Amino acid sequence: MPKQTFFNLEPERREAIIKAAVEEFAQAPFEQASLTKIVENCGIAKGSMYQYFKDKRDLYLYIVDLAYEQKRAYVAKAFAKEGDIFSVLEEYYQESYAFALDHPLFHQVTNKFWDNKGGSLRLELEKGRLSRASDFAQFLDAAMAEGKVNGELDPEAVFFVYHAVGKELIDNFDQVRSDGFLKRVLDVLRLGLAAREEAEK
Amino acid sequence: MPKQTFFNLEPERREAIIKAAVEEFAQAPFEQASLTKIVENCGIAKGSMYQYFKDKRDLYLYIVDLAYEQKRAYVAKAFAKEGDIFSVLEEYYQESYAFALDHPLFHQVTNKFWDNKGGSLRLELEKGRLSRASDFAQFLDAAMAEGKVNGELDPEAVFFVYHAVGKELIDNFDQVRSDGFLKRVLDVLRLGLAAREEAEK
DNA sequence: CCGAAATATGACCACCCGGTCACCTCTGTA
DNA sequence: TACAGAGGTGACCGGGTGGTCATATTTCGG
Repeated sequence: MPKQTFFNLEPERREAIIKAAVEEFAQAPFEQASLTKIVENCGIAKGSMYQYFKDKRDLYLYIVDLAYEQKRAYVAKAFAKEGDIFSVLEEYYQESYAFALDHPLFHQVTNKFWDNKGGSLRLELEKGRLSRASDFAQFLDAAMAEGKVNGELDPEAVFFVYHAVGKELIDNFDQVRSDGFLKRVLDVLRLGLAAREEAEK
Repeated sequence: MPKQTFFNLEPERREAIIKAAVEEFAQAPFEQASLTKIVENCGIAKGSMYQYFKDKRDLYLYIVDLAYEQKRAYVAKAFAKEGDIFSVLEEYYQESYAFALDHPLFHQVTNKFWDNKGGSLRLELEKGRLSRASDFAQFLDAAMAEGKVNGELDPEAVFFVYHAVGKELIDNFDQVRSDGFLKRVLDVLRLGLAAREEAEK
């Protein structure tokens, strides 16, 4: 949490700080990002930064929050949409992709944040994972109750697969340019690898 | 590549260096790992290290190679085994799991290596990814030719999903203790999420 | 116009890093 | 024994880090 002083700042100054911090944290993971570079790039004194934030970590978590706030605005549309779980998933990744295109720096901040697994942010990471897990579990449970999803499957394993593929997709939005590819990846999840004995309509 | 001097060392000394380096690189990614700590932990002088290796990166890549060499010994069994692509995959992850249990430090070294995406080892990473991709592509092509795999799917998308899930599985071997879970995750890939109209045998 | 409180500053601190190099020791050969 | 070359060493270098603090400046109520 930034200190009150930060919010008392003229917006111009505040935004310069945010801009410089986003650029740095998009470029390097928390441990390797340099506070010194941030203050140099926004033209404020090092000491001033400590009037606004408790420490580097405080600034970082604030920036990560900002990034996720932006992202939520995009993906919320997907969950609001009518349709089966497959079209919701497709919409979700379409929106994530749009977010990555519109806000590449925020997108990189969120990606770098995930990578921290082993680092000093394990707790914050786990919190985010659980919250996303429960969102998805709700949708999945509903879909299974309606018989829309293969009942043989373990919901926990389904979440695991969804989470793994989603992470990889989002990680690679930079390379994956074709819309069609997203759909084809989701097809693999939907249809499964095993050959079907009976023809699908 | 270590210098010749390194291989001239008494095995005792050589292994002390390897042990200390493995411990450090298992604990922190390349950029954050500390050469200074390594030399302290194996009781040799900093300067000596530079008689054996060109630089930190050279030492690191040597250790990563060692780790993958160990791992190859495990997973080779899977590809040698008879059976359809699904049982090969299961065997592959079973062996990866066994490797993680038997050599937890090597396992962590390989995991940390993958995470480098944005860092200074992109080239080495990409090389490894391509080689694994071609191994898998061979198996997949054969399985599709035999009609064992759903022909509607895009092989590239199948590889993408396999790769994502495999990475996540291996990343989480520390938590995923139950054998059954591995099988259930692979079931999700095999059977797909979509409900089947006709009962499976 | 004054003084107190809030804010801004950058030199400075202790610490850590990868890498170097002049010097020392050891080993084997002539 | 003398000497050469290979190997070993750790003090040292330049550079970077996050964080602090005494001091200067600005703001603003009385």
